[in-house]
Amino acid sequence: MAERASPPAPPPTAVADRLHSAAIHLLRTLRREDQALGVGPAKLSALSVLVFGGPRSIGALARAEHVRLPTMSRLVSGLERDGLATRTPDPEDGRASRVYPTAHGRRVLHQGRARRVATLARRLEQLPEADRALLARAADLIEGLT
Amino acid sequence: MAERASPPAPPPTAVADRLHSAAIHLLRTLRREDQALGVGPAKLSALSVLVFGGPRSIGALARAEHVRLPTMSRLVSGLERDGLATRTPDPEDGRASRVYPTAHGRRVLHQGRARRVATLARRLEQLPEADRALLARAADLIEGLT
DNA sequence: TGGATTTAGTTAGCATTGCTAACTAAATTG
DNA sequence: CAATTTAGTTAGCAATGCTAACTAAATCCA
Repeated sequence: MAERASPPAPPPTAVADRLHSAAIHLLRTLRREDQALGVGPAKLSALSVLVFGGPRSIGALARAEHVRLPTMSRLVSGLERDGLATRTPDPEDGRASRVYPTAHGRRVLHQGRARRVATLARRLEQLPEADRALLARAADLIEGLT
Repeated sequence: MAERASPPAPPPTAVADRLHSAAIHLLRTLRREDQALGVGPAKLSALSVLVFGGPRSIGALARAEHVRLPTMSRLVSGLERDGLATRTPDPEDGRASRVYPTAHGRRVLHQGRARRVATLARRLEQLPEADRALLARAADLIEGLT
């Protein structure tokens, strides 16, 4: 005990609705930063998987990003066109290819990540530390949900 | 005091990055539910403002949703085409129009909201109440940030 | 072994939803 | 009353989702 009584349990539906709204508005805000970078969130996110999670096939990338194969195929084509990643045939499987980030891709990702997140981070800095910790935990919970 | 020590402060950039990812993945999941409804998240969100916040001009709607006027103009056209809202000239201002949800629009919104949120709510139900409360608070914090 | 099925990826085409640029028309300002 | 501002539209572009239909390689099984 010694804890203050927990706030009353919000009904799951209400929480779901508020989370949904919050996510929409957050992403719309962050999209503007992405835009300045000229890469776009979907490609950036895929690139991020490649850089932090290592090279992999297009299908694996599609699964990681929860999009369909044709969507990822096109995203990778875009990354290639932009010089951010390369596609090489998989030596083990003639159908598959492996996608690698280029040095330029790594560089852009780190820059872009910083920029994308800068606005948000700046605002997070103004929150009390406890709130920031709460949001960090919330992010994990949300990832766990999906 | 009596509180456990707070978890170490996560650096704002890391929190921002995790929030960003979580939001992307959450919305991608929820989009599938929207899709079954046949309305699309942007239109649904605008409709929601009309239903819960009351009728208003297209400009006001655009500001509420943080999109540009042409975008909202097109969304409202779509809502009208779908029979979910109507546009009437503003009696006070010949340039402006007022957008009202239709009865059908209200009905669809409530159904859609339920469906959209159902998957998420179902998962939220399985969380301990404290986590759910945390997410509710997180949603508010996020809205406050943007 | 060899035909049938599955799996990886691509291409084509569509819908949604962002944007800017350029326009019309009404309201406001000086 | 002319100039400017404001509300909204239209046109056109870009990114990113999707399904359908295809090719080609791998696997399965009889």
